[in-house]
Amino acid sequence: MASTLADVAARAGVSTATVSRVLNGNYPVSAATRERVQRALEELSYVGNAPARALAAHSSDVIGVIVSDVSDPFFGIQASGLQWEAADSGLLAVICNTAGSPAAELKYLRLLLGQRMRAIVLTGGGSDEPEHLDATAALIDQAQSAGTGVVLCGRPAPPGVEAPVIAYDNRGGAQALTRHVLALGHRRIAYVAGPPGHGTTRSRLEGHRAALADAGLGDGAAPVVHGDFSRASGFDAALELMRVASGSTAVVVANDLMALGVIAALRQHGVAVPAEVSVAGFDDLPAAVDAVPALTTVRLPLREGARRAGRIAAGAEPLTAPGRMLWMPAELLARESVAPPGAGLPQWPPR
Amino acid sequence: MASTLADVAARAGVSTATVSRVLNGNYPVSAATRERVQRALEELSYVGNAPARALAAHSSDVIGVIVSDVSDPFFGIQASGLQWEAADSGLLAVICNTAGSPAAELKYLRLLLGQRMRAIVLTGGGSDEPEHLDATAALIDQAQSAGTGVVLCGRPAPPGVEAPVIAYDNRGGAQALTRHVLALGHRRIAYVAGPPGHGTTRSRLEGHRAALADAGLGDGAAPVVHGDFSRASGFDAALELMRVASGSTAVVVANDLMALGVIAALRQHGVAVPAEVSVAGFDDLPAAVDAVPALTTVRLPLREGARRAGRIAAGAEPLTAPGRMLWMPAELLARESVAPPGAGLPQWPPR
DNA sequence: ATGAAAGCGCTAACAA
DNA sequence: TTGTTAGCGCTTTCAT
Repeated sequence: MASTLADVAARAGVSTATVSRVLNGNYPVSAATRERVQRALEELSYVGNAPARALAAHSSDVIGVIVSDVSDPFFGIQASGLQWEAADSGLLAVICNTAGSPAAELKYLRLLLGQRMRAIVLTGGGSDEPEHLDATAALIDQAQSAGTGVVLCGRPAPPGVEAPVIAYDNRGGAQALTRHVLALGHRRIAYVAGPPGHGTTRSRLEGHRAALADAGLGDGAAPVVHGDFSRASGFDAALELMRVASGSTAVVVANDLMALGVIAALRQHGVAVPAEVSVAGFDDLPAAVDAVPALTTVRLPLREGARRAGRIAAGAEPLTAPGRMLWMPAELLARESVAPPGAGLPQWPPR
Repeated sequence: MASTLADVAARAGVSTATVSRVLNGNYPVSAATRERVQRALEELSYVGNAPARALAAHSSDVIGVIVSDVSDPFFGIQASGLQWEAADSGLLAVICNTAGSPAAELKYLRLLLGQRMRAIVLTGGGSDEPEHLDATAALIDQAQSAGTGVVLCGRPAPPGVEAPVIAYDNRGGAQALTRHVLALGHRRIAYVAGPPGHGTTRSRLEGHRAALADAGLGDGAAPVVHGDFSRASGFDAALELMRVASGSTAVVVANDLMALGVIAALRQHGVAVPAEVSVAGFDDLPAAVDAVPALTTVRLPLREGARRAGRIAAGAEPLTAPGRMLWMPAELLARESVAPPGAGLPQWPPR
């Protein structure tokens, strides 16, 4: 059986209160007593009982992190950054995968609420649906009034909630990217978007359209198909584009994972990138630079953003910026997968 | 303030014990009472206090997972699998990144011990050093006798500990891989190993050497340099090999991440893969198939292994196999990055 | 500077 | 079937 505070107190010949004091170091204790207690702690190789502590002190030393899927590098990188920062403050991090399901998100929010977490960090661009937003807002409210901090990383605060948010410039990055594609001379640009009703999908699509509009291009020249941010869905999207958007000389994709899928599909169909068709991604995942051709994309400071979120969640850094929002800039990375227009997407199946 | 069991009990006109009973559903309660309690629960939108529950019941509903770094897909995939499986049993998962540091591993083991976790899963091939192994064994022992289950995923149990282990066939996979390279006619094969003193490094290197020995090749023909499993270290390793192992016609690498780094370095130096030099990896990360040429590698069922580990940790599946060990087979994936011998590694810098 | 004691919110005997 | 009650191991007034 593990030893308790009382065991240590008995062994050191002091009260449990004193042991608690030397443990927490938040109260004066004479050097001599501290010494004795320390020894007793050692001798019994005492390990505190976190749940008991949490119950008595109304404060836990773990933060909750909600992501879509840690095995997706976009979230893995953020989860990692968050965890490191939490550890620096002596906190543990529980990671929850929602697979993008709003219901799962609410479920986890409730579970984490029950754990009386120190803080909860919501990453990724959750659903845009009003009901979901409302439900989320209610839960966040409940968390906050129970003393659980909430920080949003990569998504806006639902209407009515007041919380720190780390905002990635999805719109600006997407606009810069499409502007770059346009500058190279493309006029028929297909777009592979994320899932409908998703915040990130919307922002990136908006940026893309803004660039087209700036160039005097209507949406007619810009067919859009949707994927779900996975590589496989990018592959399928490319096939669909060959049916509905043949002739497009560039495919701008809402994230790198899908862009990789698009490139794989094109390669499989003998379409040269970028000679015949240019492809652009978004996120600058580690794999983007190893792709051949190296993927033109937009870098988002995911690790840095997550670290800031972690520090704020841990209470190690206040977020005093106006609107309690930290704006993380996007950076265009022009590599080889985007070049001047070539032959364009073939029609598939041929007719 | 959040409402408590007592609040609910008062509102439903029953005792807290009754409320606890309907909550846990492990004890008969009349339909009528249950009804009233349920309503009270709803009306107060009751959210249980997990720490209090853990304290009273001596059982938590979270499992701890120790990985090297979730942002490394090798671990991200496993963390994801574990989390999903845990969720199926209603458990939360805390993820700890050690960056491969034995000290960090011990630190987290202690922290998790303090949390009185339901179980702890150790992934990756920790350090081989006897002192570390002993310290780990002691902590695992402490955890087990405190009722915290321990499962090892991808690493052997330290000497003296009795715990379920999910074993990936690193040795067999490595042997099959090098055998494949040999079968294609290579005789001068360089090897990029993982960090020294690491279990996985050792197993894979053993398999590699066993294949060489089978082919009657001594270690003389097989220079080995060490990396740390990161892409950057693979890049550096390739540069070093061009100094110390020029003429090698193939480079077998201990994992895909480093193999990608090797390929990038070779490309940068104008060395064609596989025409001049073949390169093989290990793990079959998602990025392996998008590399050009597609990476010849060994697939490890990481997700499946982690799921099993998760189920065992959650108590949803017993591990009754002999030795409490589940053997996960490796599968050779012969793709394009390994071909018959070419010119071999150039000398660099040239002289 | 230290101790005594009253909880924190819940579970689990034990009674009834 | 339901209630009473004694903890679980720790923190934190309030005394001393």
